[in-house]
Amino acid sequence: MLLFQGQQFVILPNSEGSYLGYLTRLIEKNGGHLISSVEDETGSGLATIDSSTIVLLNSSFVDENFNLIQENFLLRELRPFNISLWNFIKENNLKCIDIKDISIFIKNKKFDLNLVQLVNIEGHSVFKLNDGVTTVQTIKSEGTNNSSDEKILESKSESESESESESESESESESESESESESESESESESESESESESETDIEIDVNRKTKGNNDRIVNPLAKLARKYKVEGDTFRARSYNLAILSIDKYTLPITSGIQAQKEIPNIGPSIAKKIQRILDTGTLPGLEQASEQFDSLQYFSTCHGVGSETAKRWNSLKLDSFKDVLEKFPNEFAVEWPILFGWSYYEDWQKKIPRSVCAKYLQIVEDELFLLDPDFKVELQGSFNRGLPECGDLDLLFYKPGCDDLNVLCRTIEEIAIRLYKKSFVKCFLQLTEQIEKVFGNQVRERLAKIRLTENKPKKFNLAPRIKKALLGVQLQEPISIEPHNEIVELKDNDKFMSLSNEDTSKYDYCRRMDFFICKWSELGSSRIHFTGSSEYNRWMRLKAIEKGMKMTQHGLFKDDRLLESFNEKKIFELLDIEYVEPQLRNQVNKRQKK
DNA sequence: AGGCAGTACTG
DNA sequence: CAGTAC
DNA sequence: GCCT
Repeated sequence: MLLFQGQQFVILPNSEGSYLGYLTRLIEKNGGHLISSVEDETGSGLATIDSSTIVLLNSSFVDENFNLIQENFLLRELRPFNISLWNFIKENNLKCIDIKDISIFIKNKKFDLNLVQLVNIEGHSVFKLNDGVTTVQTIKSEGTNNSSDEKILESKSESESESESESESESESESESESESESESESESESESESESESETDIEIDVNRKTKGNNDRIVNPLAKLARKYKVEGDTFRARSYNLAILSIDKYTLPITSGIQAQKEIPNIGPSIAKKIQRILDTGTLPGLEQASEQFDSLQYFSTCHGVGSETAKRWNSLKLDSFKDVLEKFPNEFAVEWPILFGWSYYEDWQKKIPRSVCAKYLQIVEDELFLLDPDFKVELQGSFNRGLPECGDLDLLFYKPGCDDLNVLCRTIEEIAIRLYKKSFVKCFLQLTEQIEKVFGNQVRERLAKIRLTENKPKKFNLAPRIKKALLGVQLQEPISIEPHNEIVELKDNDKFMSLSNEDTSKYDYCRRMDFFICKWSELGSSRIHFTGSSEYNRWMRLKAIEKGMKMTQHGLFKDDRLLESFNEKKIFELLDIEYVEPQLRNQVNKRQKK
């Protein structure tokens, strides 16, 4: 007998999305039957629904007290023909549960509604269709969460009036990063030296640059497009633009026509060539100037750690325009994904570049602590620092112990180091919880939840990872900043500032920084160093080489047919791939593809 | 037309 | 599995 | 988006 045999479900507002799709399959695999709702425009959902059908509500619409929230938004996501479905559910008082509770049944191998809490949808309105426009009539207001409904409506108008504070963060700056590197002394003289680089996943070099050459007129609009596609989640297209930009930068001659560019420069195809010609003719691209309202919104949200393109798009499509707005309408977004709260709190600090000269101080602190714990352990800076960039987006630390391949030892060590440094107020936050971390840091998380009033009557237990192979942290030096980074950042909107923990007293503290602890087995030191040194573009290029040779390369080693070829010796890996070994400083730039 | 780097964690 | 991050 |  299957778990859900004979039981009928309906998912609201829809079953789109990955997790829901996953749960859907899970339910069906276990014998449950799902009524198609939005997928089915014929309204057959209504025809087959009955009073024993169980309603699975998307978690976004359920608060911590198991009350339905944001019914008006639920409604917005339901297509018109499903309004009657919803009304049927309410009129017949169908049992509603939070869809994520499905996993509870699965875990317990038992389908028993007593295991979960039913969601209360009482006290909400009934909807009518008027000329295709949906209206909401509040029938009664009692019960625990009705006040929040009203608040929502108020806050909505309030937030709509809110202006977009920042527009387009056009950071004109220049990038020259490779070749020379060691200069810790900023080359202030020439404009600036911001390098956006790799904190952004697939932007290999900064896209906000202004090249010295006369080709920057072309590059800037293309970079804008790259960012646009990136926040929209079209990573491959965004990457194409970035690769094209890199290639243009390498091209020393002036570009005089789109045709010429396509013919002479790799990574430029018909589409970009056409755009280049357009830029040459008119100085800009159509649709770049105006259509940026959506871009601003997507960028605003996805600049926050933990918010990606999909979440940003969802929030944007719900007409939310600040985190506070999201909070008031969908508090669960933050309760479930609490790390976002810290992304929000350090929104501005975490965008600020770390001057190269300061990085060593951060390393020293960790090193000292590590020595006390286990003098045999090693830690080294990887990432953009290792590649010699004058400014780093974050600090990547690789821990290992000569001769030690024991993952448990390695995991426990970084966990312990991070905890000790938390007690010393160097580590300000964790973005992941284990049992031990929760002991020292749990209250801090609860404080943040309380700050947004999500803890009121809820103890809240967190998911704890059994162990961590990497620690994602926020850290802060207790000393004044020595050098102010000059990269532009997206500012937090006034509405959202109440959550900010970003540094306001630069005479006392440095900014809060993102620091990552990684571990590697001693036997995998070489491949790990390659991996964590990056850049990500360089890794991709290298791994492509491996593919071409019928091999596979990861941070754990170079493989052929699942057999390990090499993982310890860095140079050996280059050799096996038939790539000339280059120092990290030269891995900022992709060894370009061949000319066409 | 299909690939585009590969791994880890979470809901 | 999809989303996010590394 | 571009490349093969």
